[in-house]
Amino acid sequence: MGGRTARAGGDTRTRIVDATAALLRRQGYEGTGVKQIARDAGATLGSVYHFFPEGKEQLAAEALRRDSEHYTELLRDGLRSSDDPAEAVAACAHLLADRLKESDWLDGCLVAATALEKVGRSPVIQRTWEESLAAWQEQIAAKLRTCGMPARTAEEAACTVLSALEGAEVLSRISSDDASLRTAAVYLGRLIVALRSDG
Amino acid sequence: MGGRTARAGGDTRTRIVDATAALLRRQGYEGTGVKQIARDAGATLGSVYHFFPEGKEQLAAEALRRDSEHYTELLRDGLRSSDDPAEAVAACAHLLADRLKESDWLDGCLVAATALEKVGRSPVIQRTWEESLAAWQEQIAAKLRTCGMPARTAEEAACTVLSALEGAEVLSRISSDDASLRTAAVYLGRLIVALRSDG
DNA sequence: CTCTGGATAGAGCGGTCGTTCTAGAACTCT
DNA sequence: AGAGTTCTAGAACGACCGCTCTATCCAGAG
Repeated sequence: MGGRTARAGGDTRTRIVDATAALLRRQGYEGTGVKQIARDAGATLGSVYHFFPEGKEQLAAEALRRDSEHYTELLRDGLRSSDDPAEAVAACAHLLADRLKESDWLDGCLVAATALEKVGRSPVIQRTWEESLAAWQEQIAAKLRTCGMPARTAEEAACTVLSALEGAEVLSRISSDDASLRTAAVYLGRLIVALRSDG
Repeated sequence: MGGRTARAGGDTRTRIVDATAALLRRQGYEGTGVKQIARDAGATLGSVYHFFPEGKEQLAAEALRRDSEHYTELLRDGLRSSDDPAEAVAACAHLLADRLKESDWLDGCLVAATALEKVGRSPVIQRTWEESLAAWQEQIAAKLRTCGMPARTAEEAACTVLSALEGAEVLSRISSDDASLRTAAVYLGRLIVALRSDG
């Protein structure tokens, strides 16, 4: 058998992390088995534990970091799409809706998918969640500050925007309907407009 | 009829549903075992499958229905606390924050906790999610209409409020900090005020 | 009393879980 | 060429999974 000459899709380690991320997104932490990860990645159990000696938690933590970058890029693209922060935030919601719809409501945010079953029982993973959320919130807050919103207000509004985006994604997945995310786009936009006009 | 020996806490069937709800909230669907449910409920596996012959999914569906009622009551209490819809919605967020904090960030919304791992793979449970969300949204929308908000706007704003509450709860659980929910209280209030003033 | 049927009790089924372990293949360095 | 390292390969382990099954218990009906 072929040995280590990296199969299609990059080196083994990368394929394992990618497969982990994809599976965790769709079926959560407890619902995903290490053997299934190996199978999907086209690797063997031996390889998995060779690259990730700390096991499933390390695997999940790395997948979370990788996925976090994807969302950071999505937010960056959405936020850049308009000079108006209200429109920019709405664009982010629409990008999330597009992505979710394309995957038949399967691929949601990895943070949300893993958080609710592992919260409080894995310090390693906990840190990756917090880092991801902090980065995303700061991205949004920075955009809000560009229209002169006070730093404190921008930070808090960004927190609420993030909450609404995460929640709307959950609602959209449950009902197999992008309405929640599209609606959030509109009303978060209105919220930002309102905050701008009365400081 | 009726399990006659009924230990402390009501009849066996009720205890099983309660234990299921409590465990699902804390560790999700896949992370919760039927034997653990039986143990926590002070029942035996035989009793569990006697009352819930369709197994774990039926168990989860019933727990979801029970939990949904609790949230409906919480929303009702919050919404009744003020004539001003903006203040009423904020009160709901604070009630959620209080409840979450009391349980050391463990007891969140059962819908969110189970949705992300079972979405698209259990029609029975899917229906309970949708019914819960629809009921909660309508509760909030009804309150918004009391200040003359158009029905369509009220419905959409209620959807966004619900998204933000669910999302803020997730964020609060992750960071073991009620700031997200308290912030959502303030900014959802501002959103409603803004919607009222420009229709 | 016996009979009945809901409820309780838990051993046991086949299967999967995360993980460990040994063996060997492929490549580098000397 | 030989030694050493890295990576692949998958059998095997004990624990636990959801679920089935038989046996027993017990209140009320006759």
